[in-house]
Formats: sequence, C-alpha cells, structure tokens
Amino acid sequence: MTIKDIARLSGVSITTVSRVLNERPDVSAESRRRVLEVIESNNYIPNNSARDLVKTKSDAIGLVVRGVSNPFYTDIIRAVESSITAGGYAMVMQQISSNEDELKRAAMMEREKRLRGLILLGGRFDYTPADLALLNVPFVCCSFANHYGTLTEEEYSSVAIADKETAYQAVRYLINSGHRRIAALITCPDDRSISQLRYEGYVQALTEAGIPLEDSLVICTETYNIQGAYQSMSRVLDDGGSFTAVFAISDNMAIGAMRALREHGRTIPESCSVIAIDGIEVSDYIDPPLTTLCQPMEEMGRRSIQILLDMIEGRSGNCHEVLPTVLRIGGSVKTLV
Amino acid sequence: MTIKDIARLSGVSITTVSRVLNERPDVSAESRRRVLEVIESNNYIPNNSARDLVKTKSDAIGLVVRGVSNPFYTDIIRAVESSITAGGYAMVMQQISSNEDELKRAAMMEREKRLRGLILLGGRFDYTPADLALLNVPFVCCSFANHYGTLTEEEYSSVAIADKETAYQAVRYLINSGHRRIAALITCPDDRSISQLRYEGYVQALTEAGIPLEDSLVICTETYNIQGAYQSMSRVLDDGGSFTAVFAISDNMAIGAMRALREHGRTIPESCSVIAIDGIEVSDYIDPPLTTLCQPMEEMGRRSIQILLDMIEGRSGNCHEVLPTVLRIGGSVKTLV
DNA sequence: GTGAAAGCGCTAACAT
DNA sequence: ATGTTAGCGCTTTCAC
Repeated sequence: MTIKDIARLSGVSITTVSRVLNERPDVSAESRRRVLEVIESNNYIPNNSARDLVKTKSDAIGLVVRGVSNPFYTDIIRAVESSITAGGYAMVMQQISSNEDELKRAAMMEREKRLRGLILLGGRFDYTPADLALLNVPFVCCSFANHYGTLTEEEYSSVAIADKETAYQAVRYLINSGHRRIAALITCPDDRSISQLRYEGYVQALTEAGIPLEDSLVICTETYNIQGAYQSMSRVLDDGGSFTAVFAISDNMAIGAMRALREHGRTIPESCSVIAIDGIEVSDYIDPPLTTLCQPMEEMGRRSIQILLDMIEGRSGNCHEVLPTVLRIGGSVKTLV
Repeated sequence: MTIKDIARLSGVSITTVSRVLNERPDVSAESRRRVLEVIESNNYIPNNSARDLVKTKSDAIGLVVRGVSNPFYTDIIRAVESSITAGGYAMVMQQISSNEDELKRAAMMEREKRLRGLILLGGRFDYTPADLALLNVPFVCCSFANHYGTLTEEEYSSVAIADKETAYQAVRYLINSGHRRIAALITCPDDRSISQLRYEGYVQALTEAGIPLEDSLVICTETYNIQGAYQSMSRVLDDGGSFTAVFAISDNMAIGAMRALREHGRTIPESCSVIAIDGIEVSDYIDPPLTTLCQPMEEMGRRSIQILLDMIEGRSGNCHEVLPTVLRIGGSVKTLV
C-alpha cells in the first residue's frame, strides 16, 4: 500500500494525496474527504524512509545513555521519550558502556539515521571544540555540562543541576547537624566527572568549616553502581574506618553503602548518618528513608527536549539551564549534640 | 556527501562503491582499497533512509514498553538494547501509558518505521487472532504470554517465567515457614494481567494447604507502582488488617508495602513477613533484604531478541520460552514456631 | 485546485 | 570485475 495506490483508489493524483498527507491547504474539500476516506479504510501509513529521503532528514532524535539501568536516568528517559513523541518526533536510543566515547557513538548515529538532534544523558565533562566537530546537529547535554572542557557557552547546550553547590549544601547540612568526621563516597576525586564536581563541593564545605581533609575519609568506588558502593564501604569498615556521617554522590551509592554500614553493626542514623544527591523514588521507601537532595528528573528530561526542539526548529540557539534541587529530609541524618 | 561523490572521488562507478559498502566479494582489491580510503577520509556514512527505501525495510526493531521507569523492566531494556545493537539492528523505543493499547501503538510504529520486528515489554494477556492481524512483522512478548487470550502457540512468541507457579512457590514458602494468615498485594484479582496469574498461584497454594481464602487479605492497588502499594497497604493497616505475612506480586510493590508496615509499627520480619517476585537489584540492599523469587531479567531480554532475530532472518518460527526463577533468601521472612 | 515529472541516495538486476 | 539503468515511495517545483 503506497501513495500510488491511494491515489488510484481515490481517483486523484499522487500529488494531491501528498498534499492531503502534509495538510496543505490547496486541496478541495471534496478531494481531501475522498483521500482521507481511502487512507482510513486501507489503514495506510506513509513510508517514513521515503519521506526522510526526499526531505534529506528524518524525524528521529537520538538518545545516548551511559547505562539505562541507572535508576536516576530512568525517570529522565521516560520524560525524554514522552516529550519527543509529543513533539512529533521519534526516539532512537543507544546505550554505551563506560569505556566508550559517547560523542563518537552519537556522531555515528547522527549520520546513519539522519538524526535531527541528540540528547546525551551522562557524559564527559571535558569536550573540546574538536570533539564537537563530529556532530552536525543540535544536541543537549542532560545532567552534565562542560565544567572541565574548553567549550564556550555558545557552543553547546545543557540542562543540569549545580553539582558542586548541591554537594556543598549536602555536606553543609551534615556539618550543621554537628558532624565533623564526614566520609565522602565518590567514584574518583579527579575523573573530570560529576563525581569530581560533587567532591569539590564536599571539599569546599569542609574547608569553609575549618575541618581538615582526610584521605582516609574519601572512599572511591570507581563505578557508580550500588554493588560497587557496597563493596567499597565494606572494605573501609573492615579496616576500621571512623566517621559519623557519609556524603554519597548518588542515592544508589548511598543505598549500597547503607547495607555495608548495617552489616558492620552501624545503625543509621544513630551510629552513622547518610546524605546523598539524586532523589530517586525508592530511596524514600527504604529504612530509614534517605535524606537527599532531589534532582527534578522529570523536568530535566522535558526541558532538554524543549531546548533541543527549539534549536531544531530554529526558534533559538544554544542555552544552558541550571535546575534547582530540593532537600528531601528522610531519617538518615542524626543531629549530634 | 553521497555515494555519488565517493564514486567520483575514487574513480569508480556508484555500483562499485555500493558493492564495497555491502561487503560484496566481486570487487577488485585495488578498487576496494581506493573506495575505502575515500570513504574513510571523507567520513562518509551511507544514508539509511535511502537504503531502507530500496530494500523496502529498515534495520530497526521496535520496543514497546509499559512504563520505562519500572525498575524490573530497566534491566530487560538494557539487555534488549545491547542484543539489538550487537545483532546489527537499531532499537526504536516507545513507552505507553497504562490505558493505551500496546498493539495499536506497535502497529503504528511498524508501518511508519518499517520495523523488522517488535518486542512488547509488558502487555495484555488476552490477545485474539484479530488483534494480531494488526502486526505484519514478527514480535515477541517479553515477560508475559497469552494466558487469557485465544491465540495458539504457533501464532506468537513469548519469553517469560511461569508466573502462576512462581507465585505458588512464593506463597508455599510462607506456608512452609508456618504462616497461615497471608495477605496478597496485587493490582486486581481479575484484570487478566500478570497480577491475576500470580494471584491464582496464591489461591492455589492456600487452597492446597487447606487455608480458607479471605477477601480482607487481598489488597488491591490498581497500579504497579511503589507509591500505590504504600498507600493501599497503609489503608489496610489503618483498618486493622491482621496477617502474619504478605505476598507481593512485585518487589517494587513489596518495598512500598514495607514502608507502610514499618510506619504502623510492624517490624519486618518479626511482626510481619514479606515475600515477592522479581529480584530487582535494590531489593537486596534494603533492610531487611527482601526475600524474593528472581526473574532472569538479563536473559529474558537476550533470549527475546535471539528469538526475534531468528524469526526475522528466517531461521525459525514462533516459539515460547519459560525461564526459571531463583529464590533469593533475604531477611524478610520469619519462620513461625 | 490539480497533475506531470524530476529527483532524494541507494540497491539490484542486467549487461559487458 | 565493473558499469548502466531502473526503480524504492515520497515531496516538490512547475505548468496548467
């Protein structure tokens, strides 16, 4: 069933059918009615490949994710997908492993699929202008920005929270609650990632409060997953790590750490407080509910697509949005007297 | 940059370039080398739309999901995406809300995108042959089957666990632990969904053990989410619901219910045991770790794609796979003396 | 308001 | 081994 069949069946030319298909005004009501009728009754759907070919572009937007199973990304993906579909585009998703380069993958997808735009969900913080040359369509960095790179604000778009400041607030919250021996659960202090940024917030908060930094309180997990956090924290506790509170750079890592703490007889929050950043749903249902700074996942996804569509459809250029976080007080932080 | 440019630049015809592109043997080593060189240095990537158009089909496989943020689906999606990419195809994902019909959406996608096949992740259990007429490409039902429908085994494919039997095992485990007043946390006893199937397992286990069914022990949440389970369980506990154990049809719902139990002073497992089905990662990190029957998510995703590609590439026809579950003993079930 | 015809970039006979 | 050519299904001038 092609446009030709519809034309034949409704007794008009291909052109007229095309006009109806594209909601052009220059078709008589009568022709339109007939064509629509035939389309309807034959369940005809135009071939996207053919349309894309002639228009030399598709209606697809690519989503490149570092790990779809990261529960933090999950809500964003949902919002992204909804917004893309609502905007009349289609989403093509690819995930990449931690050692792959998201830009190379994105560039590949872009050319192959003739993408109109890209969302990068999680990625490196150190793109250079040369990296960008790979991409020929608008893109939005979602949940990260170019803090360690050399891009100017005009060269790319981003939607994220203020990572360093948020981490600072979290640690500040612990300090205000009377804690001074505060461990940081991060992936690595200088991997130019979100972890480094949040670690910097931790350092700033301690420094400002006149609390000396201690290497033994910086727990590096290498990975972002729950199991890695559990193992790293277990190891530290086995070695007798001593602190009254933990700042975890993600809810997921906090949850892994909390199990390690419990298994080592450290009740939460009585013998160790925990605070994190992200605000995934489940962390509000665990015991005790995790005190955390919530990112507006839904909004991050939605805004990213809004910005991307604005660029694709020529309404505006690159832009950067820093979304606010909200402190969700659970029961994982104890005030020391 | 099109195939024509490459042909010109390497001094051969477009056919030869096409041959190189498609790794055909009938090209001289010399020509191949030259073409490859030009392709490489110009960063040329063939236009997929054009290829799809002439081949009258794409390289895309559609994934239709009921709620991407369901943590149980998340691992499956990851496996599905990896397998699709590894098989040389591309994944196009769409999620649908609970009131939309997945088959209609799938059919829409299929025609528009000229999909080669479809994975339905979560869906109705009551398809009829008429429903199937909508779809013209192979598809695999992932995590569900046609238990309440009228399809024959030859008409569709599925990869799932034995839901009723698994639920039976879970409840049986509670009974063997000495429980007799066992609540069931389900969405609805007769919605022809996975909930109904698992509820049937619950009924069978009780009946077999000579335990009378009690309406007041069947807690319906309508939704599958954590919050809905929390609210429903809270309501029941407010009304003084009395039971020594809860069988939840999903880990997620169990986690919601556990918070409600705690908030009502019911410690787990001392004053109430909890068992569930799914085995998502986080449920092994909560306190107490949830005792649950784990589905092999990774394998479900992988096998679904294997089966789908086998059908797409004509290696075999429809087939059904029932994957085993594994009991993961946490600390949420207490043995009554 | 409508249609004929060119062409988007590619593959696949078919010929050489 | 290589090139010529006819479409794939659609949109878009351009004429009428």
